[in-house]
Amino acid sequence: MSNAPQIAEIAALVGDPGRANMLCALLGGRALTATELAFVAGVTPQTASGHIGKLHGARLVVGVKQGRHRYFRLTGPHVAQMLESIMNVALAGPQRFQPKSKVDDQMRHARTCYDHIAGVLGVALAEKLIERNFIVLGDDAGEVTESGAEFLSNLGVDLSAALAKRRIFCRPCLDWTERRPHIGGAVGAALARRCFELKWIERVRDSRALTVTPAGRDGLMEFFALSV
Amino acid sequence: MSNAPQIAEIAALVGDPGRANMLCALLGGRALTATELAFVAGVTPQTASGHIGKLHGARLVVGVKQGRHRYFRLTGPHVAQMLESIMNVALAGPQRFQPKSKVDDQMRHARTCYDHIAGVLGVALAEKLIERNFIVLGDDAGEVTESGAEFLSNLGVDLSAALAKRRIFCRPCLDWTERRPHIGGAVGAALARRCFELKWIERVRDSRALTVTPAGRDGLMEFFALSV
DNA sequence: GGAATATTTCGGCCGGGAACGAATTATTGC
DNA sequence: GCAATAATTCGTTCCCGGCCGAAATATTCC
Repeated sequence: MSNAPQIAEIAALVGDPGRANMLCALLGGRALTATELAFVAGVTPQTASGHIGKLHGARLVVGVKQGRHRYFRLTGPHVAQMLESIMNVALAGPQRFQPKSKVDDQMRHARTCYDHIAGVLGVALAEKLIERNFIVLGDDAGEVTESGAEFLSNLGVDLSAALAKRRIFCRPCLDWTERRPHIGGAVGAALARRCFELKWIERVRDSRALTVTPAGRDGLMEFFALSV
Repeated sequence: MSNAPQIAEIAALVGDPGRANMLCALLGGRALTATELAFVAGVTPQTASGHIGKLHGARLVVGVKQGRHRYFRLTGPHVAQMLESIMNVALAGPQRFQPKSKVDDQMRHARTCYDHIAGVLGVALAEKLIERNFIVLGDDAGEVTESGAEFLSNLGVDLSAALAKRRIFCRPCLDWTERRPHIGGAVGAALARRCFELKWIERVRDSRALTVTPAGRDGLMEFFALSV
């Protein structure tokens, strides 16, 4: 028995460079059109359409039709987590040469990782929270402490969804540029949502990268003693 | 930028049915020889050798040479977790027909999942532990309570490794037969190890399946009020 | 030492699937 | 209605990679 065939089927879908590019782009958290996905995959729209059809058929992505556009996004957190875990394995593998570029620097500094913040900023936030004993992180999981819950509450972070589970857990998400964990899971998502609300961070057009606004600069300094 | 190419490379390795079978077999936790892997993949030894070479090159598996055999096992928990997460996505996808068989029933009942216990037994253990408030499980993570730590300690489970991290976290691992979580992570591994030590469970030859011994039947009833 | 077994390397066959061009169908804006 | 854009379908080409047969190498057993 074993469900190996099913695993192989999903993995094969992710195993094509074009489709992998699409999925990674969608890992930014925003919904993208078929044409945009074709662009990131570096293929013609026809080819992209075929790829999207397969991803859609396996429920890796879902699409909503809006006029003559069709917007696609990852089906859910489980897909994002799968991509993360594959990334972790890739990071653990033999080192490979990685050329740098300007866009990279922007991405390296701050970006979205599905629904939370990654990059130098994400890692720094995590370390500040750990330093002040607001969050405890293990290998597999993390927990928000009582004082941490209070701190986040003061910041206006809505933990009600996470609280519904009686305990507030968060998931460490290994950062592929920093190679150190940052805050993911429900807590990471809530924190990121609040940062967007406060207009501390903004998305960069056509990218997963984030910019810190002047207000964000002040806020991060005030609440996290973080200078950017 | 993006690390999509690296993700695609790893995913493509898992995306071949033969290699996926090998990895799933290794998910049983035991080291297997190249010939055994060839058998589970349903290919000739030459072909298997090629597959193994690729898996080894990407550090998905590591091999130790013992005489004229070479034993392979998964490189680490991160590989097991990647396979799990792919499995989760496959489970979330469109339902597919799954033929039953006798071996399946055995597997369905109890089996190893890398380093912990899965199947009906694994899920039942998890539910008993949760019921008595020994463990709290969220979507992303779980935690051992104080009373739970005491209970496990009385059972002789060695939590020192998990304790070294100040908090005892465990990871819920979605069971692909039961579709309900069971106890994974460091805690699940320690619990499984203890069950083997106590000879409550034994591996079935050439399979991931487990059998519950008479001693196990008694022990599970006494400690977990579980009748098998 | 010689037979048996485990594993790997090489070479050639073959199929699946990724790619694009051309054409078709929807939707928007004027 | 008509042009422009978005998206899909069909048909064809072509290459990558899985597969096995044959043979080489290594190790154990007798």
